[in-house]
Amino acid sequence: MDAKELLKQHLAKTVSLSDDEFDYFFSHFQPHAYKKGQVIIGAGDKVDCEYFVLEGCVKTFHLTDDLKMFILQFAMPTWWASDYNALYSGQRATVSVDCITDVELLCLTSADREKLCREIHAVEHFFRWRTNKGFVAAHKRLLSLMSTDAKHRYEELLRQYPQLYNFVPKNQIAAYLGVSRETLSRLYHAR
Amino acid sequence: MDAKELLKQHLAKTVSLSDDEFDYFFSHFQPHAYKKGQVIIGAGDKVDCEYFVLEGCVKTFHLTDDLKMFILQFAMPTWWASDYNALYSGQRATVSVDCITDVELLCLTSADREKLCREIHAVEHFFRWRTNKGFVAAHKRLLSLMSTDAKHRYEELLRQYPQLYNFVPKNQIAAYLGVSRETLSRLYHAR
DNA sequence: CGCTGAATGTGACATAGGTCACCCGATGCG
DNA sequence: CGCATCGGGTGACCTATGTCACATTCAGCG
Repeated sequence: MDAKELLKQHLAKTVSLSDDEFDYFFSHFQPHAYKKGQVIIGAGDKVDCEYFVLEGCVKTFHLTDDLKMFILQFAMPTWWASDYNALYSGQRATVSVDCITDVELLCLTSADREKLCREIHAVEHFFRWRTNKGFVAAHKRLLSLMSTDAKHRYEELLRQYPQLYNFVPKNQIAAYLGVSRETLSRLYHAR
Repeated sequence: MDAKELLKQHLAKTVSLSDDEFDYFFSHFQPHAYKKGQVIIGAGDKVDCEYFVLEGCVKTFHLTDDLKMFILQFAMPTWWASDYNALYSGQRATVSVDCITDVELLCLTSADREKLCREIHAVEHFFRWRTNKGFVAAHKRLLSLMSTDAKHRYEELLRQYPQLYNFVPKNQIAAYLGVSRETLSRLYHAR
């Protein structure tokens, strides 16, 4: 499926746009391709885009001062990624985005997003619901982090994204679960 | 300040509505008063409202099967609270809301929220931004939970909400930080 | 081929935090 | 008044997980 069709079907799950409206909407997106390992947003960058993943997988993560990595999200096709704090507040990035595999994505500037939201009510509706879902998902993850142990979270992750295990290095899975690489290794070798 | 003025000023931080529009918007809210300890949303309830806090403090929390409590949010005046997962998905509540103090709030049904969002573009814009902020805050908290220890999170909380310490029982502060009551006690008595 | 550097497994040990048991003091209520 | 209840503090001990050190495997590459 090409980029345009993928985005169109993604929108159609939440709102219905006329073909003209969608064409106009789509015209604001810039396609980009990245290689595995490339950095899309690095710590300290000015952030003015968000990204819609077409192909491959990116991760959004934070590096602490002592260089420990914590992963907020793995973004697969039809997922969105950016440092939303930086994007909305204008501050410099504290959350980075890079490529776990070769990646194709569409880039939308924040200015264009706001323009489209102003011009097309249905677009604003779409972005409201997208963020709603993210908000609910983040709260679920907060509860999961607080209330269950690493093993449980690990099984949860496997259930939700079995594919991840094929291509995401284990140290990154660990950084998503909030445990050390060693602990993760012990978990799924049934200690 | 009365309810209407408080909500009006809250909206005005994000969007500008005409007086007529705001009056119409406001007419969909139901005022309610609750006593300290009262339950607004209980586990298993059908959820069709969200709440705008005018006075007092509510908490949103989850109880695990073995009755451990984990607090997602303390909502003070001008904050919103509900079980957003249940509200958006139509499922039964897994997140409860109850009153830490006597509380006054405004209640908005999900049906009315969606109606208002359809009818007034600026209202949809407002709710998009409200959720944006919540989404970013949730991600910050995720990182804080994953990357820092209980003492650090405790100090963070104190900095952000010094008032909380005056009236929220310590076991609930602990349930917010994701540690046991005993550990919290040891933390701020410098162990 | 053999070298190098990821990614991964695993043992030994350290430690944050949980759990349990018990205490105290304030508050409310029959 | 006397008792129960609740919030809170603290000691003893337990456990999950982090940390460090080292071994192994495998892919890419000169």
